[in-house]
Amino acid sequence: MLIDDRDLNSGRDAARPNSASRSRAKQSAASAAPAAVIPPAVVASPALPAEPGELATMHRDVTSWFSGIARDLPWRSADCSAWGILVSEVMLQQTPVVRVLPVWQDWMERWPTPADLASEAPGEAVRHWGRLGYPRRALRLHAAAVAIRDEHNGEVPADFDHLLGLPGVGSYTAAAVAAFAFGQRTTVVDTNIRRVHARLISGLALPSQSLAAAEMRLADSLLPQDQELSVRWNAAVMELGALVCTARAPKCQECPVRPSCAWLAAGEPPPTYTPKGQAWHGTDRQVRGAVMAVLRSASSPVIREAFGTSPADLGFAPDGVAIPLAALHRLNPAPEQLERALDGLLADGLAEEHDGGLRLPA
DNA sequence: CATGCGTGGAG
DNA sequence: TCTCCAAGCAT
Repeated sequence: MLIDDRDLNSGRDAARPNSASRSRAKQSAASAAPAAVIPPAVVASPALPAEPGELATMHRDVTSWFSGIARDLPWRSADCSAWGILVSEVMLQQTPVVRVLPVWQDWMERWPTPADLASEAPGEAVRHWGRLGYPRRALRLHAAAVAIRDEHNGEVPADFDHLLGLPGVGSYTAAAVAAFAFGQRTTVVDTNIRRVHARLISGLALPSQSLAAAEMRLADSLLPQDQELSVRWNAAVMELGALVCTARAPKCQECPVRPSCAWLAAGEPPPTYTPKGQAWHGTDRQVRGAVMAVLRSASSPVIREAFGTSPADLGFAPDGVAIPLAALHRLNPAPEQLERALDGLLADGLAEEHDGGLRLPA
């Protein structure tokens, strides 16, 4: 069920019958008994804590928990530049922290400022993106570096709208950079925060399939008024979703706001829809990925024939290209699919023609 | 607004 | 093995 205006403004009491006892539950113990089970249909309406004090309590509980458990990530370091934070946010789009860490370190040593990256060929950004996935992000990060150099005097803009204007920066990333790099009070909404709100406030197992406007308004209404606290709240709720309120098998025993969770109170109702998994085997994406692995490791243009024919001697250094070429040949895509993949990569600017072959954009 | 876009670890 | 999914964005 989607959140709409009507739901936002009504049904508070019905949705949160334990509202009056929540503050007490906080003070007594983390092991307070869960509230009585409420029919999912009733709880499915989002309800803000009725009293301002309850909201403040929630802020305190989550941020205090965050202080004790927050991961020591390099882009959270006090001396991390806005550029470093922007790079981390783009790398973290749809990619787990553990895989981002080494690549982010490499990028920061290689290109400590936007101007450093901007002076490189875009293909170098793609090459050093490694296997993070969605290599278009590397291309856009390079384009963002150029825009920062040329249009923002080399400094990452602090303004939300200016950030939003950068390639590869959408509403989430713009809000996150404004908050985490510049300490601004912005409404950050990512998949973790959406899931926490869905459970804690709306009593749903999962957020809706598309981000609705009412969801942003809900996040707005939950955001602490105090600027510094709002930054901490954004980071804390995100961390809560990443470490405790996870998509699968949430660790509710470790949750700092367990006593006031609408989803737990409702008896953990299952999702009302089943997310359709992304197809992978046999898709163009799989072929594109295999082609990109070849281009990243190749130091000179690769002729089109090399992608589709047997892995005979094609004149490449065996150590560099043998493995990715082998992977592509193992896939053995139909000629038309291979062409479609190559043309798509060309259209996306991830590859370019040169000397009768394909290479990363120079 | 639904779809396409990579990758590899966990359950 | 196989399915799910991880700090989204652009079209």
